[in-house]
Amino acid sequence: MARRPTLPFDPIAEARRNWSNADWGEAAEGMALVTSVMRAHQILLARVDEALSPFELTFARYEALMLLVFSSRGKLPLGKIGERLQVHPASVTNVIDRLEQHALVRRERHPTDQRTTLAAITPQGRRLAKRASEALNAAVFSQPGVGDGRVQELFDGLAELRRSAGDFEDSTERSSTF
Amino acid sequence: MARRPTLPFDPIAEARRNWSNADWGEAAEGMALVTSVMRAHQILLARVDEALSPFELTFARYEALMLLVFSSRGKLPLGKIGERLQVHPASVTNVIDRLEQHALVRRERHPTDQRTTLAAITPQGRRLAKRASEALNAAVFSQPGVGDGRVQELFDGLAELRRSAGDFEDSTERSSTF
DNA sequence: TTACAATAGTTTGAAGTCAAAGTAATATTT
DNA sequence: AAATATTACTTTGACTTCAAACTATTGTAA
Repeated sequence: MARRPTLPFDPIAEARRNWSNADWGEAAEGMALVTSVMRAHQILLARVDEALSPFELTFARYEALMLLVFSSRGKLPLGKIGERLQVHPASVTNVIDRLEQHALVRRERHPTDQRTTLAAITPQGRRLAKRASEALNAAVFSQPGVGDGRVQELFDGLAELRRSAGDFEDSTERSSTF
Repeated sequence: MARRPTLPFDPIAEARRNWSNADWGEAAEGMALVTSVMRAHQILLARVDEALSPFELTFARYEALMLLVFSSRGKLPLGKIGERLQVHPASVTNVIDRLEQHALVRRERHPTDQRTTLAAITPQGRRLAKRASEALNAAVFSQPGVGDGRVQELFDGLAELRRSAGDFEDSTERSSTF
């Protein structure tokens, strides 16, 4: 992520003012929120990828690995991976290709359905996932960039956004992303 | 964005439980927040790109255009665009290439510094930026997916995250992203 | 004045995203 | 049983991101 001089003002708050001055005041708050999420994503992705780079992993690959770590048998159909990570089938193909190239995952035939490809984590993949998780916990997850009080508040707010997008139906909690 | 059946539970809340059960409890909240931001970004980017697609724009191109709309002379050095949008110089080159291909922007020489390329918005670019903004206001910014009360709360929380990442120094507000 | 450092942007390569189209296999309908 | 629809994944192409290296220009130090 490109580094730059720290600005003395909040650029998104000022953009919100520009929006209001352009007679789009009603949408200004929403614009500022959307832009904030985009920027927060950029910041966190850069931090996560930096923490993962010693393991030659990216966040996309790491997420796929962790899905397999937490799966009961250490293997899942590619379609299920795409469903859980909410990415396009072509993206799953791409990520599993690369994990396979690094011997962290192996593709297997489905026992009864030849349309279906299973991704199975390897012992090496499991070990790397564990070490990468510990690095991520230390470098990012234990200090996500907001105070303790804010973490739950932000999570709840973003959960509302995810629910309204149809990610899930209720706050009763069962199975998992990973 | 791939559509999928709505889950009856919150996948990220469940991942947080997995994290706690794996003895990474201290980092579980941060992990859930980071993953929430990633997913919120995905949702919002898909909605924004869908609203922009009739104009043959993407969010990256749209942001660059709006930066020029709000600039005082309708033109900026590419380095300044990268600084404000907080993207890599190569990304700016790429986005300006495409805006140029669509005749929405023109590259110009700097009057006194031959290292510097200026991006100047065209009349056609201005018109499209306005129409695209109106479409975005209607489709996304006026209904970002959380209730009115939550918008400011989320904005404030994400501002804390951006500040801690060095985006800006204080909450006194001056100039702008765009 | 010259040599060196820094800046601005471009090019190349890698990574991951999605849309569309294609291939192969399975499920359903007739 | 055969035809048709659907599913699962892959391939291709477009888009955007960043890292590293490169080229050209300007600024600074000696």
